Amino acid sequence: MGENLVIVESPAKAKTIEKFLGKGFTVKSSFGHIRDLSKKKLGVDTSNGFAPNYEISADKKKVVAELTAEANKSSIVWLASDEDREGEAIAWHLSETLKLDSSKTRRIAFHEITKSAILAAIDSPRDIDMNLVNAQQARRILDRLVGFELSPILWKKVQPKLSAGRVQSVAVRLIVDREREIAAFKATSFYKVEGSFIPEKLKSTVKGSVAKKFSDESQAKAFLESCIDADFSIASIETKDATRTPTAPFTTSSLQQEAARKLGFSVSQTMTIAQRLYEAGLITYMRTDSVNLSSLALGAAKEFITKEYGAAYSHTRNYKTKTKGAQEAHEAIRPTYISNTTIEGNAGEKKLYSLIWKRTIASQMADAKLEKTTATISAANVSEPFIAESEKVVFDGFLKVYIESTDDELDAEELGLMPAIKVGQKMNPKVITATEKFTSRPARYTEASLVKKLEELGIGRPSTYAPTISTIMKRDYVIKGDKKGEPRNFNTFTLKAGKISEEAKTEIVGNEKGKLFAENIGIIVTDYLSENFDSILDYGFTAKVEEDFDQIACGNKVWNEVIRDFYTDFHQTVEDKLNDRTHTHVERRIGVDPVSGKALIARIGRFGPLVQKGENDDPDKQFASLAKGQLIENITLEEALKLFELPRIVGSYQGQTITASIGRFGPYVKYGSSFVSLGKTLDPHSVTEEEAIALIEEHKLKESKKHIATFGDIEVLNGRFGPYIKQGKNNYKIPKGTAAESLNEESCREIIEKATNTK
DNA sequence: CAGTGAGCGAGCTTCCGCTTGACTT
Repeated sequence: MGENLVIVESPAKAKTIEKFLGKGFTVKSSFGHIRDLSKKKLGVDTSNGFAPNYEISADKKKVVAELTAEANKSSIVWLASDEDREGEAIAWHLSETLKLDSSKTRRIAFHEITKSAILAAIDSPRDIDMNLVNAQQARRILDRLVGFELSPILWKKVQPKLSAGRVQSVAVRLIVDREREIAAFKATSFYKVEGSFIPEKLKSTVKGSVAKKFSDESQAKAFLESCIDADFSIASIETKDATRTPTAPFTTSSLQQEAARKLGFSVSQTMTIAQRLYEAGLITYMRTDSVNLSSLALGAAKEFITKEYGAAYSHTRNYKTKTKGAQEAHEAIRPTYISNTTIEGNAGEKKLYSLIWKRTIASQMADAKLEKTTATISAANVSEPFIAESEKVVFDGFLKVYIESTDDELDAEELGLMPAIKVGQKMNPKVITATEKFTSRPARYTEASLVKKLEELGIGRPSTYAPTISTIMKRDYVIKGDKKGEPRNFNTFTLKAGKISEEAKTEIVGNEKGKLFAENIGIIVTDYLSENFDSILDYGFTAKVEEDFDQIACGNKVWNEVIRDFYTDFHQTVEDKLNDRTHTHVERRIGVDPVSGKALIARIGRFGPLVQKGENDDPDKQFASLAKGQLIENITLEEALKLFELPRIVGSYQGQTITASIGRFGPYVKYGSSFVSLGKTLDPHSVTEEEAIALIEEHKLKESKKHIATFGDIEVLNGRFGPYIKQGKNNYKIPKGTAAESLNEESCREIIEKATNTK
């Protein structure tokens, strides 16, 4: 006895704190929550005040046993989980599960992991805040009730194994709504006029553009005509000072966005790499919604910047978190040691660390000072002036280390420098063009821009952004993919040497990479839920219940009354829907096959979305699966008919017919019983016999290389993850350090035996 | 693993948020 036990949530944190506290203190980790509602059952007694039934999670039994043993050995147990709703609940669950005596239990919290912060926390312990715990229980129970009552309705009404929830269903809705905005979008065209001018007595050119958009061809042409023989000159020059301020240091969400834009990382990639950096002690905690930096970090940044760039570049700033529902249990994401400009690690780790380092340093640097010059070029009888702009960096400030990226693909062009021009100076037009432009349709979400949107709506938490995205993809509600751009014609008029010429040009528009597309089942589920549970699909639903949770947290509302108010109506609707005996049959009649005269109908079948040729009672009706990216709600007759062209006979190879089609794993060619994937470049509708044969032979060559050795029933093969051993249907890993070529029958059998025994 | 779409029925699926490993053919 006499020992102190401190329990935190993360093992990496435990290690650091143990060093600060030294002798007499043991620091252990709970690895997050240790108890939860039953995994399979509802776990909430809805007829008895919504009493929750908690169970120790299977993977936490060991942790709980260890913590109990430690607690029994200690005279004081310090519950040091995070100081937010979830953290408070973890502390309470610990005190309940470990059966801690209140006289030997202390609740403490610190926002930064520094020795002084921890010692200060130890000096001012408090009791567990039951209001905050109850707010968490309300959150947990509401999510359980919504998830476990809505999902079974979908199993019955739409398809088994589907899921619905407060967060995921709204995330899907965002994507479905956007998909429909895109489908409904009609681009309108206008003309933009730009000109290059040569100032009199100078050699350089000045580029200017007309602010007004001309709504049609005749207006644009009329304007160009007015420019013929016009005497242009500088009407005014204005110079303005401007400043640019650095953005706040990273939160989980902004890190995910910038890592996607600058490094091309997916949301989950960013989190995995950040986790490794955190565990290596290189950065602070990566799941946070706070932009706050510790005083220690502020001091270190100031010292580093002053030493490295000079005092003029230092500007200590404290950022305030604006995000709805932010709980601020941690610091912003920053390097643990500001002076570590680079780290050891793999390429991804180095890049992500560097990004975090730059953003943190920049946030503590001075504003950039700019000088913006705007020159107006006009002429008599020309109705609109040309505006030329330039920008000069007078003092780079934070721009020395970091420039934030934007999602806007059509980012403003780089502004050049303005030559020495004066008011009244004659400007000779070199060329003036009127280009037809189009309004741009809404952009599909990327993983990162979806996270940004969810954060703005206050939906989801830093720890759930990445898992939410993988859930909605796993359910086939949405798919991450690319879309090829399509050609679009546009007109240009060019005024040069006093003559106007017209030219029709083509551009490729709508090319998209790594975007989230709505899938058929996502659309159907969203429509069903919006129709029957509109309040939950409402973008403001989370914000509304969060207000209630806040009221519970400050003691103004009672948690199970809040739940009851919600549940009574909700559950009634659930009951009504379960009993209404309808099944959602979403189908769309696309049109009629001009050859057979049969109807084409798109719907969901047992194996996914399909097109059916012929009515349901037609004994000769045919089926074809929809390709990835084709939607029931907007597939065209032409596209649908094309689906029935497959499988298509391409030719023959070694006396066997080659056919081409699209299967579960994409387009393929087949000869005999062998399949070869067509990859992304070849189309099964158009692949030629020569292409197919070339592919087949290439594939055969690869297959022959796949085989390393055979020992009786054992094979050594080259696989996706390198060489492995195969016996019958089972695969076995080759131990590290063993070369696949060096294996013989005996060593293979040893490996197999070892693997079988350890299972 | 490259097609499929009868009908019945037992048994299963599912939420959000807090945390790491274990494991991959």
